[in-house]
Order: sequence, then C-alpha cells, then structure tokens
Amino acid sequence: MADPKIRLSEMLGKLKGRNFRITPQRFAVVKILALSDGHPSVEMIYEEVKKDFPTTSIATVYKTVSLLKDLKEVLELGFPEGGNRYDGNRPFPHPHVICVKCKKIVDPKLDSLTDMTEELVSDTGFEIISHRVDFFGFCPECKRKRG
Amino acid sequence: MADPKIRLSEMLGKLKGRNFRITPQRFAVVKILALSDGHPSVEMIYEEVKKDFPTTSIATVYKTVSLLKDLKEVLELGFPEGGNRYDGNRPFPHPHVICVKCKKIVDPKLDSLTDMTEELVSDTGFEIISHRVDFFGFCPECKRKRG
DNA sequence: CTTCATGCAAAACATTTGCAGCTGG
DNA sequence: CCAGCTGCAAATGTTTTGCATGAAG
Repeated sequence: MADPKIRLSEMLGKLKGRNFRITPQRFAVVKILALSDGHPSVEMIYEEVKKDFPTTSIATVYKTVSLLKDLKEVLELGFPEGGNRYDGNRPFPHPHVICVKCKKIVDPKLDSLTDMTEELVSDTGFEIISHRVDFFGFCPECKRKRG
Repeated sequence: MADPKIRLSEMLGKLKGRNFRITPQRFAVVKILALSDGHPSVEMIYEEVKKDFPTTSIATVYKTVSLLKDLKEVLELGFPEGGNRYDGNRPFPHPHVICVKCKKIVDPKLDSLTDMTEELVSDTGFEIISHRVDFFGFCPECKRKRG
C-alpha cells in the first residue's frame, strides 16, 4: 500500500487546503484512517480516539469520516447490516475479500477486474462509473481454526 | 432466466413442503418475486400487494420476504443506504449492474467471474464461499437521455 | 379447533441533524 | 475575535419484534 505517513500528510493537506480546521479530534481520526492497514469501523475509530480524548463524541467521528468521504480521501465500505468500514489508504473503488468469521478485510490484487468490466460493458451497454466487488469466505487463520 | 411459472410453483412448493401456510398475502408476495424480471424492493412489493389486499401491513411483506430468504428462495441485495432489493428468479449470488439514475438492476452474463475467483484464492489463501459483485453506471436508456 | 399468520404499534439500531457553547487560527 | 467545530440529545429511516386478533388447514 501507499506509504502511510504520506497518506497522513496528504489527508491533512487536503483538509488545510479546503480551510477545514485541524482539531485534535480530527487529527486523531485522520491518523487512524491513514496509518491503519485494516479497514476500521466508526466504532473502532471512536474507541481509539477516546483513549487520547475521552470526551470525544461519536457524532464527531461520524462527521469527520463523512467529511473525508466527501473529500474523496476515504473509501466507505457500507454494509446493509450496518457496521460500515473505512479505507483511508486506497480511497477509490477496489475489490475486497472479507472473512465472515473474524471480519478481517483484505485487499487482493485482481488483474482480471479490467477484463471483467470490458466483458460487462459489451454485454449490457452500460457506461460503468464504479464498482463494488466483495468476496466472502474464511481467511487462512480462521480456516485453520475452524471445527 | 428460469421460467417464471416454474419458479412460482417451486417457491410455493417449498413453502408447502415446510408446512408454511399459503395465505393470500404470502401468495401475492411470492407471485411478485417469482414473476417479476426486475429486482423489486419491499416498498414496491408492498404497493403491488396492496392493490389486491389493501389492508396488508408492510410488516407482513417484510416477514414473507425474510422467510423466503431463509429458505434460500430469494436473494437479498442489501444496500447500506437502505431500500434493499430482492431477486426471486436467481436466488444465488451473481453479479449485478445497477443504473445509478433509474435504479434499474440488470443481471449480466460474466464468464470471467470464475477465473477471477481463482486468481483471488491463489493471491489471498481465503476459502471463498460467496460474493457480491456490483457494477454501477448508466444504463443505455439513461445514458442517452443524460444532459 | 389449534396453530400459525396478520396487522398494528412500539422497538431497535446505525447514522444524521440541530443547536448552544467552545476553540482553532 | 468569530466562523466553524464539538458534544449532547433528539430525529431519522428502514427493518424487526411483541402481542392480540383472525384465519388456514
């Protein structure tokens, strides 16, 4: 993935450039999104931020994440069951592999996605602007531990 | 797609076989799911059912759809923004192409999905059990009308 | 008849919003 | 300073649930 440190300053730079204030709470949220390799949920971010700023409201976390999403600095992975997850490292559509047991989310490399999109365009005549490609299963660790 | 009439009796048969009652409301919901080529939402089903049975509650529609989902006779396409959609014709995971303007949902044929899954397994070591593959864009009609 | 389904209304739950007071720059 | 942010609490919107009444088989 992109160097996390670089992502952090990219994200802070975008905020500053658009004249959004860098509050301590915002900084904490941005830091978690830029530096974590996983795909944290708002709840996870909230718990982390509270360690440094115990009075933080979860509404503030929602607002910051939503702002970063609007600025296209974070990719939102919404799930109908709730518990949406966020990717600050690759804020553009890309495939995911999700462990149904431990909820880990991994970014696979998938060269064949381009070919697939072409196949789809010629079959349906759609003009494709985005995608959401998720595979579900057991990660190597959970596969091993499974009964 | 599979013959809609056949799907209708398949679905009714499954209900009867499991000793679920075929009430008029259930029959109406099942009929819509089996015979419609589109991917109706609960709201759409509710509006249709009310034409025949005006006192029907939306809770009943939710319950019936949920029952059919549990029986694996309907595929639920959940969206984080809500307004989930349902497919009674192909109740197993398959790719979808969704028009962001008119919300139409189309089933493309995508032979390359199998290859993609293989590429993914060898890259991540996951054991894949399911997928959710959605492409978003403009359908041919909306593409033409777009300003 | 008896069990299961319906329909209403209340609950659940993640996310959003309104607003008074606080604070970054 | 003062526009914009925070934190609280109330609102939102979809889906679920509890329960009394009603109907399928």
